[in-house]
Order: sequence, then structure tokens, then C-alpha cells
Amino acid sequence: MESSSEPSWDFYRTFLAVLQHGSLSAAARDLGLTQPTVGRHIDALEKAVGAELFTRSQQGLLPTDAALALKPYAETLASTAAALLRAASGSKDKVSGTVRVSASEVIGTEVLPAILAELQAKYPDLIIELSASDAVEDVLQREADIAVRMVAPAQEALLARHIGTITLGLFAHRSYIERHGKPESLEALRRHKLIGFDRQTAYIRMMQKRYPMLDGISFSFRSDHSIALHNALRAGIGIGFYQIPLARRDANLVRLLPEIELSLDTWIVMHENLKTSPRCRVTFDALVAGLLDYIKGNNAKELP
Amino acid sequence: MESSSEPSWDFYRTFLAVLQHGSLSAAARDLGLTQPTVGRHIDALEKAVGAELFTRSQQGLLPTDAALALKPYAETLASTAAALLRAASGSKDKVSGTVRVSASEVIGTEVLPAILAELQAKYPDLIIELSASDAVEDVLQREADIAVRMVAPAQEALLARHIGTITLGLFAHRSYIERHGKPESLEALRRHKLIGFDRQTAYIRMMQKRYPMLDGISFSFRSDHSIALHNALRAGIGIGFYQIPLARRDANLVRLLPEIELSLDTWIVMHENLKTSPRCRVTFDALVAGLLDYIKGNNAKELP
DNA sequence: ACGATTCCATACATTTATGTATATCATCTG
DNA sequence: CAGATGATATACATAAATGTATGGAATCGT
Repeated sequence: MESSSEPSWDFYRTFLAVLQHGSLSAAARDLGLTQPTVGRHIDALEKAVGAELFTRSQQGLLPTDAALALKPYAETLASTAAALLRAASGSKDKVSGTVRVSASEVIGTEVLPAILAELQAKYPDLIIELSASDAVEDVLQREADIAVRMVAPAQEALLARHIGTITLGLFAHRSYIERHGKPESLEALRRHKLIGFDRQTAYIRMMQKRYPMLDGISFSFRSDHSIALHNALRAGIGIGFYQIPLARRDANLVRLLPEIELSLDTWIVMHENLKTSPRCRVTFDALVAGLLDYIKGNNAKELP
Repeated sequence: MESSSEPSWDFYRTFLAVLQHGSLSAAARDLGLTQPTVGRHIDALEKAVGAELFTRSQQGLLPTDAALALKPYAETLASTAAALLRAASGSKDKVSGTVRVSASEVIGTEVLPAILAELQAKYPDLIIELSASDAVEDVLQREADIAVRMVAPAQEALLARHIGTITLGLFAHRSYIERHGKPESLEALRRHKLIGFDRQTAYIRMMQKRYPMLDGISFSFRSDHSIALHNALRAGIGIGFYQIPLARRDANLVRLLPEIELSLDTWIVMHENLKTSPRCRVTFDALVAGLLDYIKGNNAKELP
């Protein structure tokens, strides 16, 4: 009797899986269902909304415009459902359950593990999900419970804590300096191997704004993957921006042209509703303390 | 095989219905299911999240703290699912389908019907859902597609259009003046029958800020229902604030103490993603035009 | 060119979820 | 205090959704 009334919400989940995986079969595998079931869900949903969602073809389905228009809604449903389960996973006043933390690749891979490991040791029942990605996950939409952000949060209903400013400078590995020498001026940079971002990111925009004379500079190594850039720099491939607190950990990294610096304003953001949840509260506090330490350079602790 | 994996999303819908209606039976009626089914959904969800959600008692269930913590998530799911259906209801380039408009009680009942009726006449396939309530519905969370707001929208991802300022003045019905005379000063107001809000609303806060001498004034007629206040004023019960553009429609309403006025900044807000949707686009535009007219006083048209 | 793989569609069997009917208890009402 | 009402829980029958097995058609790789 669903026909005239609202369709099953499970259809939305199936719909999203098909959209994400591009085929009924792949979606079925992901969902733990079978391909005929997934096909039936899509059929039923198409009938319910009165529009064709996919043009059936072998080797995969092609989403229609209607389907693409519905995708963001289905994604919100999925992230909300996931957040609900996370919220349910913790008991009322014990620190337990899952908390999902989102941060940039660099912070997430280089800085947070040490902080979160310590937290995990203190609360063994706490399960931490770390999403290290430069794609922003939305805290309002509950894609993450807590996020480390480099932009000031403009939205309401968010609990935000300003940590301070992470400063970036130009660095190179000692081995690079030995081979190519130190650039002593901004102009001299043009004759060096530079490591930079592939896409137009916040870094690049900020750099062009503050140092317009560098506009049109050419990078000899690019990647849209921050860690790849870091590793390239540490391997002596060239000169690039590096977080100063992070550089303190590696004595082989040499600061160049110290008059050049970029700063990243750092915030920790959490949905207001979560402030009563113990597991989110302690994680939030641990992140605040840990990142403050990191910025101030008191970050002796590293991962073994 | 749902047991170890994610629970059915339908359980969330059932869960929310039980929360809202307070009993399995009432929820079942609302959902078009039966009471045993609803009970089984709750059982299954409790097992899935590993927490008791309701303390079973005859004459109704009592939600546990865990259930209350999950409620906002379930509500988001419900409004998102509803928004998805609305988005699906319109074809790609025809103006059809459902659009949900939210506005304050006064605007929603006195001003919008005329505007929306005209729009409806122009696009017969457009179905308009009007929520007239002073409780703010969240446009970001898709509780409404378009909202008329009296506060500047701070959030990102919103398409906002500033309409202008609606001015409120003190008014009374002619019959009241004939019986009680005109107050000629602010002080004289204290000897009159005043009509005002029950709760601490934006109006009251604004009034106390601009006219502190009125602090502690006592109302002889209060209600938290704006329309009841309007009707009371029009019935000659007393003096109260009334939107000036609205008062132009009723020759029997007399402006008092014209030096006193409050202003409401008015915005029309829509989620950015909806700007490509024809039905939302035309509704947005019609609201903008209609409310601009209203503010400027060119609102000759009224409902028959 | 040909087998392997992957895809969707369909027919049939089975499991699962739902509805019906009924029992039991509490509360409200006259 | 008795009867009506409305609540949950359980047993059983039924309807519905899912899984299994299979066929046909396209693509990929050797």
C-alpha cells in the first residue's frame, strides 16, 4: 500500500548507492542486497516520483537530470542517517561510541594521529573515525561531527573555537640546498625547482594575493595531493610551502626567505547539538589542546 | 541480514512518528501501518542501536534520553525526504510540482494569499504549500523551499533577496477611539488598553529597545497568536502594533502617536540549489514582486 | 576472433515483513 | 463501580519483499 503514499525511505538509500556506483549490481554488492532487489527499488521509486531516474543500458545506468537533481537530498539523508547511528553509539555519560573528525590532509595525517592516539589511550571505548581530505565535509549536515577548518565558520548553530594561526614558510630539504644553493631573493626563486598545488586551492589564491610578483611562476612538481607534495619536498625535489610547526620536527628541513610567509587561520568546529555528548566533548577538547600545542611548537610528541 | 549491518531507514521514520505521537497505535495510524508493525520497527531499531528508546508503558510510551538525543536527526531525515519528494514533483522545465513557502503568521495569512493566488492562476500546475507560523522553519535543512524572513540570513548556501522594511505603527479601531479617546502622548498609553504578545518575541524585544519608557507596560489582551491579536485590534478591543501597509486596507483603523514606529527588515530566502528549479524560481520572483508592492503600498489587490 | 567478464531482465522459490484477531491491562467517565 | 476507550503484547495467516537461478547482450582483454 505504499503506492499512493510515501515511498520507503530505503529506496533513497538504494537510489544513492546506484548513483554512486553506476550500476545496479555494484550498488547491490555495496548494500548487501541482490541486483534484482536493487532494480525493483529503483523501479518502485521511479513510479513513486513519477519520473525516470536512469536510462537503462547494459554496462551501467545513466542517471537522468531528474536523478541528479535528487542526488544532494539523498546524500543529506545518508549523512544524517550515519550521524544518527554515531549519536546512538555512545552511552549517555560514558565516553564511548564513534566520533567522526574531519581535517585537511596535512593536519589529518601529520598532526592529528598523535593527538587522537593519546585521546584513544585515555578513553579505550572511544572509536575515532578520521577523514583526512581537503574536500570540506559539512558539519552542519553532519558529514562529520567535528572538523578542523582553515576558514572562519559563518554558519549559525555551530560551536566554533578559534585556535590561532598556523604559519607556512618556504622550506627545502638540506640535500636540495647542497645541490642547488639557497635562493637569496624572491626573484631568485624563479630559477629554482618549486613544488606546488595542481588545482587552484586556497593556498595558491592566498599566495597570489600576498606575493603578486610570484604570479605566473612555474612549478616543476605539482600534485593535488598534499602528502605527495610533502614527501616530494622531504625527498629533496624542490622548494615549497610547509607548515612551520611541522618543520620543527625534521632537522633536515631548511627555512628559506623567511620574509615570505602565509598564515592559515585555524578553527575547530562542532555542531552545537553535540556539545552535550561526552564523546564529542572530550574529542573537541583534546583537539583544541593538541592543536594549540602544535601551533605553539610544544609538540614534542610524535607517532613512534 | 540487516542485523549486523545498517538498520532500515524506514525504522527512522517509524521512530519519529512514535516520538511525535506518543504511542505505537497513534504512530501506526499516522503512517498507515498497524500497531504490531510499528512495535516491531521500534524493537528492531532498539536492537540495532543497542539502546532502549522507549520505556514501554500502557497508555503510551515514554521516550528515553537516548531517543530524545536522536530526535533531531530523525527530524532532519523527515524534512529532507519531504524536500526530495517536492524536488521530484516538478518536471525539468515546466512550472509544476509542489513548492513549500514559509512565512510569519501575519504575512502568511494577510499578504501572501493574494500574491500566491495570482501566481497559482498563472501556473495552474503549481501546487503551493504555505506554512504560516512564527516558528522559524529552516531553509537550509529544507523544511521549506522558500521563506520570508524578518532577520538577515547569516548562512551560506542561501540565495537571499532583501525586500525592504515593513514599518509597524500603533493602531486602534475607530470604535475604540470613539469610546476611549486618542492617547496624545507616550505616557498616556499607560491608561489605555493595549494588545500585545504573550511570549518574549522579536517585536517585544525591539520595542523595549527603542522605547524603554514603555518598559513594564501592561497589556490587557495577550496572545501568542498574531492573528488573534489582529482580530482583537480590529474588533476594537484596544491599541496595538499593526503593519502600516496592512492598515491601509482598512479605513476603520486609526494611526496613533505616529512618532512611534518599529521596522522589520524583510528578506526572501531560498536554498541556492533550488535556483535552477523553475517552480521555485517563479515563486521566488513572484514573492519578491508581491512583497515589494506590499511595502510600497501598491497592494490594491486583496482576496475576494 | 573468441572466451571471460559484467551488465540487466525475468521466472520461480523462499524468506521476511506485515496485517488480523485477540488477550490483557490502565485510565477516564458517568 | 461498571462500561467504554485506548494502550501494548502475542499467535497465526497472509501478503510482500527478497534471494536464487538463468538467459541475453555488450564490452574488455588476450
